[in-house]
Amino acid sequence: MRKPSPATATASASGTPASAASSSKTPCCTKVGLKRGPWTPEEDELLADYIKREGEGRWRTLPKRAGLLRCGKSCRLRWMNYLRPSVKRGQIAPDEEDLILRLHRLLGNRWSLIAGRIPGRTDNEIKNYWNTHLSKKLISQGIDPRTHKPLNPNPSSSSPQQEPIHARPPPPQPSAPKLPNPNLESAGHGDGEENNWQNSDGLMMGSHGNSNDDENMDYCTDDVFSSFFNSLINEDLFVNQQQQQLQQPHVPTDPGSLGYGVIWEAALTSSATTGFNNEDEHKRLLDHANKRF
DNA sequence: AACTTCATCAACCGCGGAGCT
DNA sequence: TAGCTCCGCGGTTGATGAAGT
Repeated sequence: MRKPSPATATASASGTPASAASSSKTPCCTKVGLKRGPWTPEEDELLADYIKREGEGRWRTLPKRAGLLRCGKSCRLRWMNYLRPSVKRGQIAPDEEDLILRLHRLLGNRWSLIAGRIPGRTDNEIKNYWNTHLSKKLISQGIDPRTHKPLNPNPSSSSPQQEPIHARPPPPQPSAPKLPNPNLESAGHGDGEENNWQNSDGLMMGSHGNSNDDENMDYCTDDVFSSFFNSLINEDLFVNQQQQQLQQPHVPTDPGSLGYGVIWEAALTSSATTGFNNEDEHKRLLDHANKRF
């Protein structure tokens, strides 16, 4: 908002020497002669026109085909975060902020997942908003923005059960499984929002085209999963679950060892509202959740 | 007015997963 | 199966303007 459109000259081009580092993984970005830094209106027009004509995808070769001196990554980023027609610009509304907070409490720094549930918002935007606004806001409220737990828990309660059970551990957590990324709405197929339905919470649900990924999930449909997900978003239920978890004696003491499986497991274990009452059902739903996230 | 510090956010970087050969 | 390429993600950087001194 502050910078309506970065149409300024390329200038210093963020001059990190890293760009010169040899990396066979991203050769397109190391080629000399490619432009970097802020996009000009002319470049924006070239990119937008091309994608309107030819569609998204094939990012690596897109710049050449579109007549741009950019790497594919840069083009993709510009399109996804700025040029896409569905991108909503402007202030994050209070209800969006509330949704981000709740989703982050559930998902951690899974920005693309969070963005996929908030129409018109990009992962980059949400990530920035979190880092500049929400994390500070939580800290000012005495809440750890990573765990959503009080920063200074009552020292008298020495119980390790106060440790977060649902929050994602900090990035370098080798034991936290990197869950498959379904990339449901945020990328890959344009404006996915059109195919989603929106519940009363403003949450984008459903519309995962690849619903045949688990034959064993016949009975556990996306609707069921969405309901389950919704139930997790629900504030009251979540608080309930936390309270129940705190009473469970077997809660691991090392939050760093917690993966999302534990999160879902804990939610499932404590959630009587989902209607899954035996272990098999729990396991199946958990598998489904892990596939989704 | 000049300078410094802070806040914001677009863009870059490196990594890992998926798909293909 | 191994190697390669492409894509997408999350973390980080740096340019810019605002606010403070």
